[in-house]
Amino acid sequence: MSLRAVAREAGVSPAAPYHHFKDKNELLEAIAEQGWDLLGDMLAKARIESGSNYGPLALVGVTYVRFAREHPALYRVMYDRSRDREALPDRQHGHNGAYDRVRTALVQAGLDPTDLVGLELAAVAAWSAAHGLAEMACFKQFQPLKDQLGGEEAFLRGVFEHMGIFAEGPKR
Amino acid sequence: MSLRAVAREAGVSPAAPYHHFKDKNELLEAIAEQGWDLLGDMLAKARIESGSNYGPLALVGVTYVRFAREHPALYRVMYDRSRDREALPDRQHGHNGAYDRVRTALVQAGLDPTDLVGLELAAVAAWSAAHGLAEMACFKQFQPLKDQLGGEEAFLRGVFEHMGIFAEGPKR
DNA sequence: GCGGCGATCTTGACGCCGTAAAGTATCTTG
DNA sequence: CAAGATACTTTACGGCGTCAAGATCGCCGC
Repeated sequence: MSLRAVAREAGVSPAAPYHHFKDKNELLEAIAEQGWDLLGDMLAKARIESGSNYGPLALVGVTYVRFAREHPALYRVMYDRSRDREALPDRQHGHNGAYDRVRTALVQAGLDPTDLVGLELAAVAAWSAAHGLAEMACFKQFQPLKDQLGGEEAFLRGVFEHMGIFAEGPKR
Repeated sequence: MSLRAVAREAGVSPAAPYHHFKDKNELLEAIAEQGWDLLGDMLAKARIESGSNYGPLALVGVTYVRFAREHPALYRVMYDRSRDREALPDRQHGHNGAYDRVRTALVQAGLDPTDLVGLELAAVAAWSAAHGLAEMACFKQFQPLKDQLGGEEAFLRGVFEHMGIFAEGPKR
C-alpha cells in the first residue's frame, strides 16, 4: 500500500495527505486505532451474546480470530503498529482497551481475581493463542481439516479446546 | 531492508544481486529457508536435551519462542514468507519440516497417534501458541511481570503452563 | 463590503527504491 | 589460445515517501 496510491484513489495530489497526517505511519496509526476500537466493540458484543454454546473465553477467542480473518489487511496494520511501538493498545493511548477486556473475561471465566500474576499470565496466554491462531488460520494446508470438521468456526473451536484456559469452566 | 543497501554493504553494485537471485523476494525466501533449518535443528537439539525441567512440549515451545526472540528479524522474514505463500514450511519445499517435528513431539507427549484430527488440532494449537507468544513476548508492558518472575524464561514457562497442551503429561 | 487568514490543495523537486538491458572483465575448459 | 560461462558494472525507468513553495477558497472581524 502506497500513500500515493491512496491519494490517487481519493482523487487528490500525492502531497495532499500531508495536510492531514504527519507522514504515512501516522495514517496507519489512525487506521489501526479505529481497528482496535472496532474489535473492542465486537468483543463486547460477543460477550453479551445469548444462546452461545461456547465457554466465555472461547467466545472472545473465536470472535477475535474471526475479526482478524474477516479484515486481514486491517488486522495486519493493527498488529504491526503494536509491534512497532512494542505495546498492546490500552486505554491510556485512547482506544478502548482490548487487553483489559481479556482480563475481565478471564475473571468471569472463573480465575482468581486476587492472583494478579496468574491473571496476567493467563491474559498473555489467551492473547497469544488468539493472535497465533489468527495468523495460522489463513494457511491453506488446514483447508482439508476445516472441511472435515464442517467449517472454519468448528476448526477454531477445536483448536481452542486444546488450550487449557479456553476450556469450559475455571482453570483445571 | 533494501536490496540496494545489501549490495552496498557487500561492496557491489545495486544490480549485482540479480545474478544470484531472481528478485528481492527470492533472496528473502532463501534467508527464510535457512532460518527454518536452523530452528529445526534447535528444536531437535532441545528434544534430546538432558536435565530439562520442562514437559516435552513446553520444551519445544520455549525453544521456539527463544529462537524468535534471539533472531527477531530473521523470524519475521521466516514467518512473513509463510504468510505470503499461505503455508507453513514442510519437507516438500526442501527444509526439514518443523511442522512435522511438532506432531512428533505431541505423540511423544502422550497424544493418541491414531486420532489424526485430534493430533492435527493439537499441532495447530501448539504452533499458534508458540508463534503468538513469540510475537507477544517482545511487548514492553510485560517487563515488570518478567522481572517479578525472575526472567523471561520463567515468564514463557508460566504462560505455557496456562495452555492445556503444554502442561506436563498427556492431555487432560 | 472587504481585507486578511487559515485550511486545503497543487506543483515541482529530491533522493531512495526495485528492476531491466546492455556492456565488460575475469575465470574455466576444450 | 579461443570460447564461453560467470560475476560484475553502468545506465536508465518508473514508483515511492517527503518537503518547500505557491495557489485557491471560505469565513471572520472591521
